[in-house]
Amino acid sequence: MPIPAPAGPSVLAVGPWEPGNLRHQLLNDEERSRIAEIATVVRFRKGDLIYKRGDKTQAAFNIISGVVATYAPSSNGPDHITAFVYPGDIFGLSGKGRYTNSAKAKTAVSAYRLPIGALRRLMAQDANLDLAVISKLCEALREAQRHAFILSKTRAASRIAMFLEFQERLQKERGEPNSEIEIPMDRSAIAEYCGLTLSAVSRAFYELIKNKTVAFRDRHHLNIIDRPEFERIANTTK
Amino acid sequence: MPIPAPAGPSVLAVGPWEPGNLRHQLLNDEERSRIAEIATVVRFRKGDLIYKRGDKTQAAFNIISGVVATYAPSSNGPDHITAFVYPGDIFGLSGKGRYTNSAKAKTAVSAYRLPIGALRRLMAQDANLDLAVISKLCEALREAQRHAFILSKTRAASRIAMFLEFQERLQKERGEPNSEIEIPMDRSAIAEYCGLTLSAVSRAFYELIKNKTVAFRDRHHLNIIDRPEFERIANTTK
DNA sequence: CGGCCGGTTGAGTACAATCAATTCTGGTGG
DNA sequence: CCACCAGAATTGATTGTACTCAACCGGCCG
Repeated sequence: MPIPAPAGPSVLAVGPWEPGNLRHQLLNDEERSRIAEIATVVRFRKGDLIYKRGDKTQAAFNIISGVVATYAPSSNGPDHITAFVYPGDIFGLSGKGRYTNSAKAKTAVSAYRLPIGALRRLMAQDANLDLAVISKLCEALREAQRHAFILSKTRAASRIAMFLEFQERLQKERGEPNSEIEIPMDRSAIAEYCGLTLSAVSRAFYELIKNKTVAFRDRHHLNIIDRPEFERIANTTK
Repeated sequence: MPIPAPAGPSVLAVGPWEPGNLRHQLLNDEERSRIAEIATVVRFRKGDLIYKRGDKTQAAFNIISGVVATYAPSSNGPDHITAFVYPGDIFGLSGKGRYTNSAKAKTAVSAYRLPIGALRRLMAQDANLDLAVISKLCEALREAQRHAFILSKTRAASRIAMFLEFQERLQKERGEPNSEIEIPMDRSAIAEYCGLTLSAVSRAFYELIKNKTVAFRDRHHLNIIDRPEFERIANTTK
């Protein structure tokens, strides 16, 4: 159980100012219950489109379980995954009036649905919510910069290794002590996030397996066998 | 004159909630003058290191004129440019106690230097400053995502075209009606930002010039000649 | 003049994209 | 329980493009 039984909406972050490696709850119990009053629980199946870029913004979402991907439109070709969103995260807040991204469930997802009107009224009353928003924005910013960093690598194996490092760190922040890395999304989602083709992702994984750097238990679970080599690949210049 | 004569620190953003294409001042006159009281004006020469990752955080900066680049450390190889910072932007706020990025002047730069202690005291008093911070964070987030998008392209010419589009939009937001795009930084900075080698940048520019898509007046000024072709290249899938 | 810095050009190599099979997997219905 | 199916993932062969390393150019400054 990554997240304890939800006692209402849960906003987690490592916090931009306090150091430390664990995410903590940014809202106090009263705030959580007040938000809970305006929230409803919704469920999505794997693959469901939660909202589309350009749709009228009606609600933000706070994930209880599952993984969501946000997409930026490539004005021409297929969309591009900008972020994976996990339990304790918020999505759907960007922009005014219209969503600026699309969001799609990558696994089965349950989430709190927060109508923005009510949410804004709450925020106006509670200065602490500002801090929560700032914290989440800082976190999102760090992630976007890390994403850009992943994409700056040319070798596919480096991008994949960095991506795995990133997933591992997220798990640690969630407080899962497991040495095994879980990869909830499928290969094509990894490909979109890492700016690679499906084939390239597959070959990159094969490369890591071949030289005994990582070992898969199944398609969604792996262990790092040779940590130094793994780091070396992740940190390869270019 | 991109920015009117500074009457004190100036924080500009397009705003995450209000639509519109022009950046506006996020602080009122009283706030600006209060911040001005704690600020000193500093100048840097092109190439100066303003602060280094890991240094103790002593001050944030608000650019008056010039361009600064922020760098993320590539644990191994050379650093990587995460963002270009322009007049009206703030940098140096990230992290607590220590800078998480390095910052280097890409042109001659003048800036307000804001000691963080005094700045934090001001922020505690003024709720509107929170909003300013949130606005800037949203803007930084959008830029980081755009950056990731640029890096997701494989063709060098696409990356460069997107980068130029981005520079053009920044100019429009600053209210410069000029059809000519100005590129204040040098080729190697573009290379670092776009995740390319210097050679690849050079060849990509040559490609755009060769088929009459853009034309340079000099190394730092260009016009887009064939807009449809330019967009086509920028939006090339992959 | 000579050196340096920013930038361009050239030849060869490495690596990912592409397109096209082929295999693996998980789920469904008989 | 098994046969089947569709989607996910791997593999193969070829091509394109960016990297590497290196030589070269042009302006600027001492």
